[in-house]
Amino acid sequence: MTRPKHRPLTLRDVSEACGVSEMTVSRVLRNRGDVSSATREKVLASAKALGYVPNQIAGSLASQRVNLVAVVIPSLSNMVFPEVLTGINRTLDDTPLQPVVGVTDYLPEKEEQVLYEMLSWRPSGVIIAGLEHSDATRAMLTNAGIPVVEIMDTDGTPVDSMVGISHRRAGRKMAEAILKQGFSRIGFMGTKMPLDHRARKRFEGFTEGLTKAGIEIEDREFYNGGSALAKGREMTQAMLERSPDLDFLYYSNDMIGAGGMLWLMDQGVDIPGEVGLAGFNGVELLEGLPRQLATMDACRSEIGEKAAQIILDRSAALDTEDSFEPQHITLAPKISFGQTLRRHGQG
Amino acid sequence: MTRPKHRPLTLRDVSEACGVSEMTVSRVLRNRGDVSSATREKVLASAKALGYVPNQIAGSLASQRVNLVAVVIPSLSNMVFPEVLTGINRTLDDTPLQPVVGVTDYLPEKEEQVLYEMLSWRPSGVIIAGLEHSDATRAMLTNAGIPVVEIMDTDGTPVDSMVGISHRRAGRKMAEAILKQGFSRIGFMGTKMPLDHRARKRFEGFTEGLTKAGIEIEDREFYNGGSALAKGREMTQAMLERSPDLDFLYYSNDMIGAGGMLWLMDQGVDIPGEVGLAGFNGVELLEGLPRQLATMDACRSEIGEKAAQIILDRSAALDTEDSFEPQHITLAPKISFGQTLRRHGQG
DNA sequence: CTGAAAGCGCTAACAT
DNA sequence: ATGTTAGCGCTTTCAG
Repeated sequence: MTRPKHRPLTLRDVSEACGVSEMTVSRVLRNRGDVSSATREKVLASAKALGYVPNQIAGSLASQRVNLVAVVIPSLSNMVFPEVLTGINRTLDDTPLQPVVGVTDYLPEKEEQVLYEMLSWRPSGVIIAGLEHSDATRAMLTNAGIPVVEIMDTDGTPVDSMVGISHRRAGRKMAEAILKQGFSRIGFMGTKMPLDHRARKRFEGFTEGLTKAGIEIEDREFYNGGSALAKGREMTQAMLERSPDLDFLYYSNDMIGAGGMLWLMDQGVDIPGEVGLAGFNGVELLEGLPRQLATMDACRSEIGEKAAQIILDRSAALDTEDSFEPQHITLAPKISFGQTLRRHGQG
Repeated sequence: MTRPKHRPLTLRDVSEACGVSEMTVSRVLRNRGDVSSATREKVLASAKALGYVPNQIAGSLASQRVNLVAVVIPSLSNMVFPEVLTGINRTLDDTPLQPVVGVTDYLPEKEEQVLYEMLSWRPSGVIIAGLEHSDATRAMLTNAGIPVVEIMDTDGTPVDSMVGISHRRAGRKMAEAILKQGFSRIGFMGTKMPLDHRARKRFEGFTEGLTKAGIEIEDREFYNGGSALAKGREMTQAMLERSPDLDFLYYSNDMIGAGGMLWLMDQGVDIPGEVGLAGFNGVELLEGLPRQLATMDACRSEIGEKAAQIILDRSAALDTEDSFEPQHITLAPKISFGQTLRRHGQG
């Protein structure tokens, strides 16, 4: 018994089933134009009975509009990006627009490929992580003729709009806060960052902030892959054995920071008396740790929401022929002191 | 200075630019059919120079084939699903197929909507989480006439193919392992699960496993939302204050388990001497905890890979008119004992 | 190896 | 309020 080769239903099938022209059926299904409620009912009934699902491929080709938004991100393994996606989803949820996600694995060539494939669907907009792209990628973004929002980072020049935080400033602010608390022998741990520009900028801002106060990082270590929590442990142990004088550890993300904190607590180290700690991201995870790690919120879901909103506004503007200026939104992440950064009471 | 209204380039533009028929340009761009390498070069050069990006909407309509795979999952906030996506991505990466993700927030009505929208793009296949769907959803899946793989769970009857683990069996196996270690006063903590069928089935399998040994859960608590790690802490505290006699705590996911473990360690409770612990999922995070939490791997990325592979094989089979039987793959998750379940040496 | 014609399933624009 | 006509940009099919 072979399954019958299912030719998908077409408007014509519905049209014939209810004796109404294809055009009217189309109008009913899209809630466009005036249709008598009598025929509307008839059409809806037939469509449902048959189990008709419209063909957007044909629809989009005919109408020259595609309700897709391309979203290009480096990874799904780092919770930061799913959170941005959640923000995008939330904003787009009650609109006709639908996000389509592509993942680049932090590789510029892959970013190029992924973007090319997404653009071939002629989406209504692009949301793409970061400001650093290959020339080809930038050219595609420019020439696509659709709204483009570069997200997460604002240290640089976008093709069109951007929404994010300044990672350089984030690093600098953290340096300032640490110094203000009287810490001075500082170690840094983070990912190897040849291609993670945001981590790199945070690091640069951080060292810059220290330098202004005449201070230099005393020790640093970079990792690659593996369980971040475990890496945080290992690196912290290694670093403190190597540089026992350190009085502060700055981690480029909360996960390794949490790992470090757990190790230090195992060792009975007084935090922040002996060693202060700070991470980056403001991940929800931290709330359950034995001690609140100081961190800085990366505004992940807000970035997603704002970026999606820009695409929405732009699409609307394109429909009404309104002009629309590129938006450059820089969010200001706040330091959360937790219990690992503040040395002197409410300092 | 208004930006010129960018009409996207068409095949015709490339055709005119290089003096070759649209048809031949199309052939070159798709590597189909024989084209002299002379003209091939010419076409490729013009296409690149112009920055032409093919229009898949038109292409798919004409060819009646769409290189999209619909992936429908409940959430992005639970790392389980991004990990499944990563598995799918990995398998599909060097194929023409591309995943498109829809999120249902565990709501059956939303699942219906999302699936409807995805099917309207006439994808080559559907990968959808779970076996429980509304009648309408099931009808759409059946009538779509494309390969469907239901993933994560195998306790039930799929529409077509399925890849996953038996959560009922997972719960039962964990119950057996716990009893075998001599624990007998057992508490359970998990999410409120009206719509999380997999969590529910694990719980059912667990109680069933205990019942067979004449044992009942002594206490239980369910939570909703919030930081899982923090919830694990709170619930564990509350439960042990309420039921101080418990000698084992089974958590429906690793995050709350980790929270519970951290709280117990704060209290100086001997693990597993006084209280044994186990979670579920095998999340990477656990590797960095002060003590390895016992858990069970949910085979997340393997499920993604296998599911994608089924879609691939099926698409190939459809092309060659081969027949293809539905696949039902049940993976067997293994218990990882860690350091919180084994009471007696290598017991 | 290359080109010309037809049409994929729908919708914009114009009838009526 | 409803129907008709003509494509959208590409690929299939068939001719050279």
